[in-house]
Amino acid sequence: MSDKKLTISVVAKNAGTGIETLRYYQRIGLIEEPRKPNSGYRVYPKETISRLKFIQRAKELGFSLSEISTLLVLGDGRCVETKEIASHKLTIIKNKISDLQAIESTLEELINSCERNPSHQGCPIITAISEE
Amino acid sequence: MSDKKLTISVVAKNAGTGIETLRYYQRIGLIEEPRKPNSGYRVYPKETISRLKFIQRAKELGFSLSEISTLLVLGDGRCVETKEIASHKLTIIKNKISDLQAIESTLEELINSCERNPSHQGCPIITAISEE
DNA sequence: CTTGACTCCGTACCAAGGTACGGAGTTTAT
DNA sequence: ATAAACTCCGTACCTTGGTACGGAGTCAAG
Repeated sequence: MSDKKLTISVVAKNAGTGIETLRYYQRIGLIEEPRKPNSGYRVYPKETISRLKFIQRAKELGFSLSEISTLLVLGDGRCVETKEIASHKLTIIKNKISDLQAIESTLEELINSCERNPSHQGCPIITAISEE
Repeated sequence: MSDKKLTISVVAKNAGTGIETLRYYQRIGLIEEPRKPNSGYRVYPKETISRLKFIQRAKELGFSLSEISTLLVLGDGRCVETKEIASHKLTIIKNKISDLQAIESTLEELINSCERNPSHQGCPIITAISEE
């Protein structure tokens, strides 16, 4: 399992992605393709697997593929820039959270008003959205 | 301003949307187009404006256009179904919030570890994402 | 040496919610 | 009556992150 040739499907499986995803990342330049297979299949260096895993985890932190691309270009020697990207993302996330919390409490109110409404005439939710 | 013919641009302006948006909503059946203008421009009933405003506000509550379509079909006489849609949406919103909060605290930790890092060797953020 | 599995490549398509374009017809104002 | 402004209509395009397809070539096993 360890000295198998790292063809695209092996890499994809090891990284937990799909083949098409890998190909897509190549297309957009997020991972580089190994030398042109003049006659044959590409063989990937094993760093590609860690790179793919990095991408997955960065995605889980909310980074877009183009931000991830930047993170990868910066590497681990440009801490200040990296921190700035992370801080910016944090701000966005915080804003999203508070937007969603506003929605959350409005929805809760609406649902409650529905439950408090014994009559079957009119729906408080619809009324509220109509008049708000 | 009140007895002007409600042509598409007047409606759009009053509702605070764009003309193309209105046309798009017509295409997807979210608002109905008035009678075919055999020779001329369409004239909209004034309810279209309130419908559009309803759509805007429902969008602000996180409903998709197809959910909004359902809400409009239900009208205000089917409170139970409406409440269910709202509850379902609330669940989704709550989940999104907690996902984002997890991201938030991870990012905060990462940024802090960056600030606590006096050496300029390696970036804790990159390291963390690489090894996580 | 043939069969089956794998890969390559370009291209098209998906979701959602629009935005843009362009030619032809209409309405309105001067 | 003519120009400016507006509308209609179909269609293409945009974003992001992929997914799907299909024909042709290649690799590995039996």
